[in-house]
Amino acid sequence: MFCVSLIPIRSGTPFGSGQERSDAARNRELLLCAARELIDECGVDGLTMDKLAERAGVGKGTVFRRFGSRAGLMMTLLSAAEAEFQSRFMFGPPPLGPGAPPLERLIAFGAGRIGYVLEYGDLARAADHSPYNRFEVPAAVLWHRHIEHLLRAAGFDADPWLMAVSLSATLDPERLLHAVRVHGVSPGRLEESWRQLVTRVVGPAE
Amino acid sequence: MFCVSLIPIRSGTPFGSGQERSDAARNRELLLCAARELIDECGVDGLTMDKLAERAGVGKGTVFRRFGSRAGLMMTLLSAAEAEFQSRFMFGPPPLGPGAPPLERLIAFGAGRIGYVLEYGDLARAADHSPYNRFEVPAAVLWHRHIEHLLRAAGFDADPWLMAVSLSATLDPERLLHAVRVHGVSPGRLEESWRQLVTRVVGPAE
DNA sequence: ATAATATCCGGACCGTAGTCCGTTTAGTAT
DNA sequence: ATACTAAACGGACTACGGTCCGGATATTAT
Repeated sequence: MFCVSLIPIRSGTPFGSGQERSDAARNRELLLCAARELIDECGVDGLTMDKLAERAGVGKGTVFRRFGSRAGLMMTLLSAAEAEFQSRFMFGPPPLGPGAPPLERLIAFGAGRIGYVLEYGDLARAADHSPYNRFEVPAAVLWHRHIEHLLRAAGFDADPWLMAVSLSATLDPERLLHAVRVHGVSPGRLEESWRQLVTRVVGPAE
Repeated sequence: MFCVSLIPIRSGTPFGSGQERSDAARNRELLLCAARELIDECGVDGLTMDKLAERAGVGKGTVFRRFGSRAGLMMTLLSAAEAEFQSRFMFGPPPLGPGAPPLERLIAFGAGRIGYVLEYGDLARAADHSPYNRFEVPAAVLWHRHIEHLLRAAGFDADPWLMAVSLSATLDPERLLHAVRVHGVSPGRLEESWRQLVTRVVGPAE
C-alpha cells in the first residue's frame, strides 16, 4: 500500500550520481568534522559558511558544492538522527512502530518528534531555514505521509492530507522551541497537548 | 475579563514617543509610497531596502530608522488591513464578532484569516520573517489570545493556551500559501479542513 | 532673530549566504 | 608513463539586510 523509498536523506553528495572522487570525500569529512567543532564552540547560529571553510582548510566554493546551502549542511548533520527516528516510526516496536492502533501511533509519533526537536532543536530549525520548499524536503514529506496514513488508518475520512498538514504545523521546530524556551512549556505538557489534539481529531465523526 | 490594548499595530514610528518631526513624517510617506510602487513592479520578494531607499530618494539609514527592519516595513504596509481584520473579529457582527457561539466564531475566524492570507499572502509572509520573536509581534499575540479565549468559552479546559498555539500554526501564512500555490488546494478546502479541526477539538470532552 | 538641543539624515561600512569561472587534480584509457 | 577529461577546487565577487556616526535640520525657549 505504501511503498516509500526508504530514508531518502541527503548524505552530502549533491546528487546520488556515481562515486564521489576521493578528494571530494576527504573534504566532506573535513567539513562535517569542522562543522561539529564550530557548533560546539559557537552554537548552531554561530556557524557561518566562511568560518567553516576556513576551519576545514578548504575554499568557500567547496562548502557550497558539497552541501548546496547552509540548510543543506544542517540536514546532513542531522541525517543520522533523522534516519534513526525514521526507522523507529516505520519499522520499530509499537506504539511508535507498526502494530499498535493508529491513534496510539499518532500519539507516540508526536512524543517522539517532540523529543527529537528538543534534542536537536537549533539544528532542525537551521535545516528548515531553506528559504522556500522547506515543506518539500524528503524528511518532511515522509513525516507528512506518515501522519496522513495514520489518520486514514484511524478512520479519519475528511481530507486527511490537509489535516496532516495542520498536525505537522503543530510539530514545527520553531514553534515548539519557542514554547519551550520563551514560555517555559515542559515537554510533558507539549506531549499532553498533542495527545489531546490528535485524540479529538481522530475520535468522533462529525 | 480580557482587557487588550486595542489594535497595537506599529504605524511606522519606531516607538510611540511624542510627535514625529515633519521631515520624518514626510519621508515615511515617501517610503511607503515607493514601497507600494516597487511591490507592484517587482513583487514583495523583489523589494530590497536599497532599491526602496533609492526610489524614495532618501538614505538607507532612514529606511531602517523608520521601520526597524524589512519585516517591520512589511508590517506597516499591512497595518491597515490588519487593523480592519482585528476590529472585525473583536467588534464586528457575528459570527466573526461577538454574539455567535464560540465554535462558530472560531470557524469564522479561520475563514477570515484564510481569506486574509490569500489576499495579502506574500506581504504577511515577509512580515513574519522577523528572524526571531515572530510569535511575539503584537498582532500574533492578539490572534493567539483570541483563539485561546474562544477555546475557553467553548468549554475547552485542557491547556487552551497551548492548543491555541497549535491552531495558530495551522493558519500560518507560509503553510497556507504553500498548500494553495504548490498543491493547488482551494480556499474552500482550507476552510472546511479548519472547520473539521476546530469542531473536533472543541467538541467532545475526552 | 538667535541660540540650544533633540531628532533625523545619508551613505560608507560590515557580516553573511550564495555564485562564478579560471585553474588544478583524480581517475581512466592508451 | 602519458595524455585526456570530467570533476572538484578556491577565492574573488555580488546582493542583501542591517549598523554607525558625523553632519544637517526642525523645533522650542529666550
